[in-house]
Amino acid sequence: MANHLDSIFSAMADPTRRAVIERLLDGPASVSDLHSSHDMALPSFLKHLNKLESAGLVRSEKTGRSRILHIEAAPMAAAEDWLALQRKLWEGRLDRLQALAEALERPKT
Amino acid sequence: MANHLDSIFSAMADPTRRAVIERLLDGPASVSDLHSSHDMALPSFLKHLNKLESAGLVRSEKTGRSRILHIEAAPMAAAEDWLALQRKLWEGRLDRLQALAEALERPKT
DNA sequence: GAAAAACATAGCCATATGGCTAACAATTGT
DNA sequence: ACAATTGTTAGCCATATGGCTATGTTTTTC
Repeated sequence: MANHLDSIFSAMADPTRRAVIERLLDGPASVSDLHSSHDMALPSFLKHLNKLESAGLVRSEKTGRSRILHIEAAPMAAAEDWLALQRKLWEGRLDRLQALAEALERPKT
Repeated sequence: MANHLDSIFSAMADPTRRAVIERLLDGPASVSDLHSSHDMALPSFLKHLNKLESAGLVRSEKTGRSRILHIEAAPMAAAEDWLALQRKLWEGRLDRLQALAEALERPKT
């Protein structure tokens, strides 16, 4: 639930990690499942998974010798919320600018 | 308009840069205006502004001896769109899971 | 119980990032 | 003309990032 936007945005700033996110939206998967579609050594890939997990975007549990990852929706929502808020403010500013423009066009009373 | 999510998310992964974005939503500002509210040497701060600009989140033009920056809304929208799409897929998955659960509860026909 | 499977850890490497100081423009104000 | 303002560039430093190989560890499976 945390709101550390730094690590959330940072985690999403990499195509490998975004691909993992997209894949996990379809349902949980093991490390090797996820790894199979990426041309990269496993330890390198593991670093990406760890970064996703420490950003809270993903959780995992070890069952037997394999680790199953699943997505955690809340942190992405936090990022989306921040962006949506900025857009709202931006649109509000455009509205004010337009109001100002109209006021300037109106003849003096 | 470009869709390079890497640099967009990466640019937003820093609190200094997010603060600049928030400030610029209120209207254009010069480098020193923006810098005044950050306890950081000017060259360090400039690096942040450059990163924002090369991610396309901000544009600037030099007028006289000062540079005026203004925000560029489109790239943030691209990031928001990606997040919104993921959320949509996630919610779609939840719907399918619920449908499945209901199907399992229903007695056999 | 030995081998295979599925991670995990250690450690190396090159480049990127985020901070700094010092020195260099280029405008503008006196 | 000179000084002050406002950026800009160069270069240093420490740490982070993203890749690798080699080696461990823990379950399965045969």
